[in-house]
Amino acid sequence: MLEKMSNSKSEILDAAAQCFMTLGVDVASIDDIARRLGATKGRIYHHFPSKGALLSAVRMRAVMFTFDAVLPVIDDTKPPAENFRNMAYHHILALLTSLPYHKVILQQLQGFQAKSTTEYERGLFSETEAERSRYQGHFRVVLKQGMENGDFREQNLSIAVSSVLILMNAPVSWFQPRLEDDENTHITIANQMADMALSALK
Amino acid sequence: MLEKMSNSKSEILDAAAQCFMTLGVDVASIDDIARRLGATKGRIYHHFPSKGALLSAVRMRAVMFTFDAVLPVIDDTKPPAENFRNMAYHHILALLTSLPYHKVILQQLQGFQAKSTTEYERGLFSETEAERSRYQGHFRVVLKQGMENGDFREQNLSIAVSSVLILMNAPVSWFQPRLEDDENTHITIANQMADMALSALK
DNA sequence: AATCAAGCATACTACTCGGTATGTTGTCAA
DNA sequence: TTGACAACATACCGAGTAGTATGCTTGATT
Repeated sequence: MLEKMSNSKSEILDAAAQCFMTLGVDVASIDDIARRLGATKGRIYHHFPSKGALLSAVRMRAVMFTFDAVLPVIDDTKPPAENFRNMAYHHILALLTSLPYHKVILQQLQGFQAKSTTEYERGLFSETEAERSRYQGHFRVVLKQGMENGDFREQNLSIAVSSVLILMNAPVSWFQPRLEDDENTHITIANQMADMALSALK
Repeated sequence: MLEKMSNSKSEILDAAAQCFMTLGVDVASIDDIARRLGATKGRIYHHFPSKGALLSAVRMRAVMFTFDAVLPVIDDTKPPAENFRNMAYHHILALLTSLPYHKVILQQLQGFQAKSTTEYERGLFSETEAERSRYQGHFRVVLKQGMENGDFREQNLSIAVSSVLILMNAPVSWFQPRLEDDENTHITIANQMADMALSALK
């Protein structure tokens, strides 16, 4: 799951996520990312074959962050409502601690397959989409169980899964890290948003 | 509210919204938009001074669509929960009938103030942001009333407003128009999402 | 009929950016 | 000591794009 990666490569990903977040994926140039690193393009192209590949690496890492945070707390023996609330809480906590990465993912709803991307890059892109889909699958299962046992209101499952995930990702849009950014801030937000997501399903 | 506009100019906005939606705001070029119109850049630059101004016009129109749909149904004499449910329902209906425009707005969370935009364009941009903020204000009022009278659960107001609006905008991310796209499809979705938004607050 | 401007099209420029080809430096094994 | 390779930096190219300057056509006005 966690692919081993050189320290330098990891630094590049962080810088890329920051630039993609602040400038936008398309506007941020490779030179911008290099400048933030105090380096030049050479360093980046030594580790990544193209801008699209770099972007896909950032996206993949974003998915992994939430995956690693949520997978361990899934417990199908618990009632669906309680299980979901746990998953949502840890999902949101993970968001807040790796914000730039998730901002990158949520920038591109689906509009990057367009215009002069190579076959190789489209492959990378659909790999991240597949991981994202696998991740959503875990929530889908819990929602289904919850609707069947009565924890959750009956409604269109696909719509409910997509929408509640968007709701849980909402902090990515409005949260901005402050200096007084202690652990409690994150916990408070995660609790409020988890409550909101839970009650949205009831 | 509804600014009068030549037919040609309105066509340009539609084409721009489509291109911005499918290709992304930054990737879509003026030539792309012109090509979709069966025209050339000349036509576009005759009506809009720059790409940024065109984009702002699209954004402004998106806000107006929801504004015109929701303002008439606001009724503060009703209980907040019922009032909100009406507002949400008409908001979502408006979304679905002018989808490309709203996809454009939700693409740029806030990342466009960056990199070589003129002062004039930043002015246009913040005007649309101001309208957007005014629009949110109406929802803020209702949520506040609802929390005070007990219709809604007590929680951080700003977070609740932002998050519930993101939830209501969720269809923009996953809805794709079909051929069998009758009025009922929209109504069904609007009802489900309005229910979801309402219960998210309770 | 002559004028004129609105509403475009055409041709061109300046510039940015992704990508590549090549040079440079440190490190480490043989 | 010397190759050899990793890890970059430097210099450059070509494609695409926002914006401009100018030309053309058509309908309305005088």
